[in-house]
Amino acid sequence: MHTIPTGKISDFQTKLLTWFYLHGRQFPWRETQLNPYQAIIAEVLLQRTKAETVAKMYLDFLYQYPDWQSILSTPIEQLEESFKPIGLYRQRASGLKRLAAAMASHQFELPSEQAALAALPLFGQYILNAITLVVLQKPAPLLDVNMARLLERYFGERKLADIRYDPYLQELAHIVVASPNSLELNWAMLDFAALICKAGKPRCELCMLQADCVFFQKIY
DNA sequence: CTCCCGCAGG
DNA sequence: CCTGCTGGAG
Repeated sequence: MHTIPTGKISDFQTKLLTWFYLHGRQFPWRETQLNPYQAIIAEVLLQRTKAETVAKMYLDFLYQYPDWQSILSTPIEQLEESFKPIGLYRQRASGLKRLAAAMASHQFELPSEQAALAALPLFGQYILNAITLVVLQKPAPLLDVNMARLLERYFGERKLADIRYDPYLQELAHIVVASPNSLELNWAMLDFAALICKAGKPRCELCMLQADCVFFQKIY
């Protein structure tokens, strides 16, 4: 990747954190320290689904399915019914079933090795980073389409179409969240991308980053 | 790269 | 009507 000035990154971090403490969103999965099961459920529910939509059923889902055993003992058809209101119900149900089975063979403990973690069902690029950040409490980027859009608008466009295989975006995201405030920085980027740096109609007039934003400089 | 899914918002 | 949403698997 081409070099990104250190000053531009620290300015980006500082402004986003300040914005987050004023305008960040509140969600039930952000309020308490989640155990691995709860964190995985949150990520499964959030895949390709608006956080506001998930917020309406997250606690109800955890109440009905409090642990891996409850997933194992529930017929797949019933699990699908629980997922139907938010879509992608067959993938979520089968994925969670397969992960629950894998967890059972690991005595319901998350593998400590990164490679073993990545080999688990459902553990793609995003969920692996999410668990590293939320459960293991180590810096890692929640690099979804929203964070990718924010990063490439501000720092410059990526080369590859798929964010999951773009080394420039991956490295940039890791650098930005390499901070003691990694969790808050991640949430700040997700919230800012969802509310201000939106996909369709970005609210550039409300943005405190426009002076150094590649996207803003290009269109204005 | 494509499909999966329903809902919210425009 | 159409677009986009804290992706993963085939």
